[in-house]
Amino acid sequence: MLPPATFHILLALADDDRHGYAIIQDIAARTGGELKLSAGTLYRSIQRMLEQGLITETRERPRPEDDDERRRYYRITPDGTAAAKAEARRLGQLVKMARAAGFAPGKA
Amino acid sequence: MLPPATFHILLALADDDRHGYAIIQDIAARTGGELKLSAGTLYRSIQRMLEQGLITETRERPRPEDDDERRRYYRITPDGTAAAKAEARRLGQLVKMARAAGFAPGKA
DNA sequence: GGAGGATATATCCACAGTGGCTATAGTTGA
DNA sequence: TCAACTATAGCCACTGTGGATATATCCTCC
Repeated sequence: MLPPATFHILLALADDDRHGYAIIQDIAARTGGELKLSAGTLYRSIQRMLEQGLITETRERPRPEDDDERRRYYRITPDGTAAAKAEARRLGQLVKMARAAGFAPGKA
Repeated sequence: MLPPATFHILLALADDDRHGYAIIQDIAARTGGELKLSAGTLYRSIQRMLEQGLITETRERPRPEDDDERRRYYRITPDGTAAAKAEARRLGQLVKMARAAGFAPGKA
């Protein structure tokens, strides 16, 4: 059971390396503004995820004219991908149960 | 965003009234033993859900020969059903995002 | 060139939800 | 008889979270 914030961060890093602030914006965009991850949650989650090896900090930077020295970029690891897949599977089963209970429309 | 335990309890009460201990067993059975809700979490969740009006305690009892005086039976309310539907919708979108990210198989 | 707001990271505090332990007690079965 | 299971409930400690605060840079507009 991944913490919700961790799963969202992994989703945000699935397609591209991103820095912290960009992760917050990506999550807000994906959820149509429903979920605005607080900065406190984000940076503590990142620290935990680094320790657990779910993500790593990359040395690669965008071209200098597109960069901002303050940024720190993160990349998902194989362990991070595995954890995200396991969580996705768990959530899928939960949705299946919700359908069976009549809480969600049939998958038609 | 419903607490995970709350959503599982609503799922357990979707089809039938149940008492606390039976809810724990139902959740364990549904998840194939993956999730064993602790007694502490269950009874505190029930109290919160009663206060929020997501469930009510029923006066109806099974036939005396099938009953156990110690039990307290609970039933989902319309508010509880609405909350469960909203949560199911949120989880469905999360699974959709996971598919788009390649963390879950296409819904085929 | 100065102000204000957005960008960017990080730490702190308080609160909610959870697991596991303990308590209490009735029930079942070896 | 004794143990395990059923059943509810309170307690303590831990984790994850939001929101506030701090610090600093970047960008735009006047």
